[in-house]
Amino acid sequence: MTSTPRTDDRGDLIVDWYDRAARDLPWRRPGVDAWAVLVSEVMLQQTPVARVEPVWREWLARWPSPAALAAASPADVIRAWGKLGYPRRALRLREAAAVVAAEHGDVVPDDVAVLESLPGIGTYTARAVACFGYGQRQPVVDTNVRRVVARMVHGRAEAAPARATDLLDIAALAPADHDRAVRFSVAVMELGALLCVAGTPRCGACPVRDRCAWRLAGSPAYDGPARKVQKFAGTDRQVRGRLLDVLRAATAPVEQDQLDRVWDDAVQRSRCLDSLLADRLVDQTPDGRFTLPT
DNA sequence: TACTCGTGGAT
DNA sequence: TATCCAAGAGT
Repeated sequence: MTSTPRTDDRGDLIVDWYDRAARDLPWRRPGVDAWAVLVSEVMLQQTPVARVEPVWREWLARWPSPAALAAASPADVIRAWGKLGYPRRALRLREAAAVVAAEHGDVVPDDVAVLESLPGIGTYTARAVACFGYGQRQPVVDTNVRRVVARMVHGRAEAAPARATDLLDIAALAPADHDRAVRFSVAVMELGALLCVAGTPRCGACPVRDRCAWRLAGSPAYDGPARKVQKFAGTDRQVRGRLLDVLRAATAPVEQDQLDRVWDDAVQRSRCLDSLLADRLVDQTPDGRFTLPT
């Protein structure tokens, strides 16, 4: 006997869970404008919430509009970025702010395609700004969402690499109601961040634990190809970090030999300094010393 | 597509 | 102590 398929209400269960369990993060509070949301999203790219919070507050107090940030020097922006990591994000955010100030009347665009055209704003961040900053119904897919969908929908233990169909997967689960659909986008991320985590998921507290394809399949272990672990010790990233650390702390241009002390391998050291110069994270004075770009 | 790009807390 | 991994983007 066939029956009319009941619409999938897992989206509503996740939104209800979010309403009672979500963290009180400053960029989610009422009255936070799209610029503040944009800054938070760029800072949160690959960087944990706990480290972003204090820096985000400082940035918004210091540069409350795109034009304000665009007027700052790269050196000030790099220093204010502190130790969030991946400092190229700070330069791109400043560049994006300059485009917004010059071409969009200092108002953060609300169109996903326009947002995606800005430096440092990709598929995820563009939709996050449109959804969280402007209240649009938009599918928003980050690593948390891919993991939740992999388990809840596809019955797999781990997230697959990002693909275009991710947006369709998650859009299909969103509640019909507009306001709830908007909240759903952040709610799935929160579920992945708090319960459906990469390590040991807390399925006992999950609002869809009885409707999760992965659990229903017996929580099978990951059986895909071995994922390559990201090394850090000894990499160019570590060397670049050390070089930049010296320049962030310096109050005046530093000599070459001061940079030479941070790493023994001269070939690698030179390569990294060159790459920092190419990235415009470091500048050289006419007399051959090194500084953050002024 | 696969790789690169920081940092530091959690496990 | 070593490994994992965190609201991605650019090339």
